[in-house]
Amino acid sequence: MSKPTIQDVAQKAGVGVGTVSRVLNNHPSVRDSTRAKILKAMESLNYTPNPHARRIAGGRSYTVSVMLPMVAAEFYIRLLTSIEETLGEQRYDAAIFPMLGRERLERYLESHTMPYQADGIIQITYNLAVLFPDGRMPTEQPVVLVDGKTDLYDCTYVDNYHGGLVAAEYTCQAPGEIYLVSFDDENDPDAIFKSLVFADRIHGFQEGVSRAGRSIKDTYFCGLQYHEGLAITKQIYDHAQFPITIFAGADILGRPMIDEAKSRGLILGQDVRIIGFDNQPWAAEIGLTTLHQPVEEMGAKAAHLLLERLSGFEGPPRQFCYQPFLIERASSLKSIPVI
Amino acid sequence: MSKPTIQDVAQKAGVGVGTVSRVLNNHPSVRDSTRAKILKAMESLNYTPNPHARRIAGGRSYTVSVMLPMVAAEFYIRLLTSIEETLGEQRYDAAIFPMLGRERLERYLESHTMPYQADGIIQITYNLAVLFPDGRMPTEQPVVLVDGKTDLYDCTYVDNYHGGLVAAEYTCQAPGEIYLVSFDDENDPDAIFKSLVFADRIHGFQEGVSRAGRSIKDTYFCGLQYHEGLAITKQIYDHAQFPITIFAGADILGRPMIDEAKSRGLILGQDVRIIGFDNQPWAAEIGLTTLHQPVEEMGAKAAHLLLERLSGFEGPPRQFCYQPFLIERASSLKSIPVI
DNA sequence: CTGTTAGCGCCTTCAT
DNA sequence: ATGAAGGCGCTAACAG
Repeated sequence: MSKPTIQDVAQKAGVGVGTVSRVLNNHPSVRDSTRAKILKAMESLNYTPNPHARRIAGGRSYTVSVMLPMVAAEFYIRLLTSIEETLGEQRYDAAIFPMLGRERLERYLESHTMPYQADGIIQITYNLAVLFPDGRMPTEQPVVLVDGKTDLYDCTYVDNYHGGLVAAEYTCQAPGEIYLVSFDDENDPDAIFKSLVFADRIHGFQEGVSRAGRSIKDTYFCGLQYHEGLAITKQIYDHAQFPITIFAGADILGRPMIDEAKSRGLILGQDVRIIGFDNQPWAAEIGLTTLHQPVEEMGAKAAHLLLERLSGFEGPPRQFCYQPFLIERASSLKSIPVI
Repeated sequence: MSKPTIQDVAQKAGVGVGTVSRVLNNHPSVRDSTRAKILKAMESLNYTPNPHARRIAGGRSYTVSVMLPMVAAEFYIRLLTSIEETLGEQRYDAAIFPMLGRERLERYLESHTMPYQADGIIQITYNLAVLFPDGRMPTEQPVVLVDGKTDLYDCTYVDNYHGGLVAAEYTCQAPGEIYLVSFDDENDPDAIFKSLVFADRIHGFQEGVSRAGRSIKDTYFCGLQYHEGLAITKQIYDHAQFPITIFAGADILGRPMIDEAKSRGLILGQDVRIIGFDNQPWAAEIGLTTLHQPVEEMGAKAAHLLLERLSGFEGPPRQFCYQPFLIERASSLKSIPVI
């Protein structure tokens, strides 16, 4: 009554274990008819290969570790989903390691822990390699970084600087005060996680505003939570001289700006223009103008890069940069009423 | 240059592999001196056992699957952390499976997927077993449920009904309208995840209010997000006849009630009394009266229960119930100013 | 193309 | 108490 093994399948299909193994690893040299026969046997036995045995025998377990800051932020869910789908195409599974904080990260870092037991590692947003003395992960496994740039490993990322620039150009099409609200971990000495994602957006925006000969009235930083964005929004609305334009470094911070504007009877696109970043699935619903980033493409590409490494590719690190683009919606459009 | 094996250790220590294996599984019958010798060899070789090999040979991988709705909600982070710590005491690791939604859950459910490759399963909040025709997980592994009650498996949970009751009693100590705002998945036919956590809180509260001969003016349901709580809060404050008391089924919903009250100049503990549920780490900061639940204890207990099963315990399912208790803070106290 | 066989790293008897 | 040997489920040659 225990799980069926490759032996059972071989017997049931009337072939040798070697052949079964071949179809498992879809080796080309197997006659279609026998392949079918074996597949049928696996089906009827409800057989699935034991990844531990595969790992120990063949040196690979068909799992890859995905290390990310957290799960539940929509951005990461989307990324994760696209990565898993792509890995699935080659029958790979993802083992998820949410770091969440310094303590957990440190546990995961030690070279004998779970993340290193997989065939490869995908890191999201944070390039953990920089935490090591030599700037490399303490492993021979292929590593790829998503949503971050590095010269040492394959990576896929968004040109956040450019996104900030575009936001600035659009901002400067209208008169009035300009505000910037964003998350920033760049200057937090205690932040073990660091990325340039937000810093780049900010710098791009600053550069763009200054190129247009304008200037930013005020800049605020806060965490990526609705209530934090709301608190800052109130400050801004309390003292601003309308019209104003606010660039929120993330959609989640743009959301309270819309809500609070409505609460106060401010007219969106006229008194207040709001620009987000991310184009979250709900951004359309609330009419938030924002910079779209191709999250799914980025994740899928990263997974592909890793799969290539896992099938033996040995070239130098490859970098893929995606350009975000502006999607104009009611939060910044005159005369189109917000639903 | 590859990783050292048990062979290397045995050789270096001048013993047989069997003995090394014994110290690995701390078997009693090993002389202290040889044990020390072997430990030293392992140390100098920087040896760590290959979990896949252990799994395949010994039938256990020293990992347990933790299946939870999501990560990033503080409740789950705390639970997860306590579980991992406890498992770690016995050298077990946790593999994390955030379900996040129907699609991912369904993938995980199939009996050949990753969650079933571990030695045991801890399920949080949602008793996935009910999704199967026979009401049991399709596996022989021990299962324990945290934050939910079941008769089939070991479980640890909070008496949410009692919590609701206590909240109601406290609520009814003051006059005025009574409101209830909570999350509820009970009546959502599409919700694949279901739990009685919130339903119990609600029922307990309703019962308590009615016992006191009072009645609930209005009940609202929404998702567990700040902005949703805020929207409802505004509705309530717009139409309420103060003083009022609001019971929020979760701290995260109580938070906007405090913020909005301040915004409107309502006096907490006088015009508006707010009671949350959870006692999140930040509840003290914002002065939120709430029902404390012993999250860490619950997680640690669950992990222990599983570890016992993993070491061979075979008794009938055990249930551990924790009683939440009220912590009174500024959001419901007269004359103590909220900071 | 396919059956056979030797390991992969470790645990578990069975002797000693 | 400890060494030797068989086997866990699978992959990877090696013969046919």
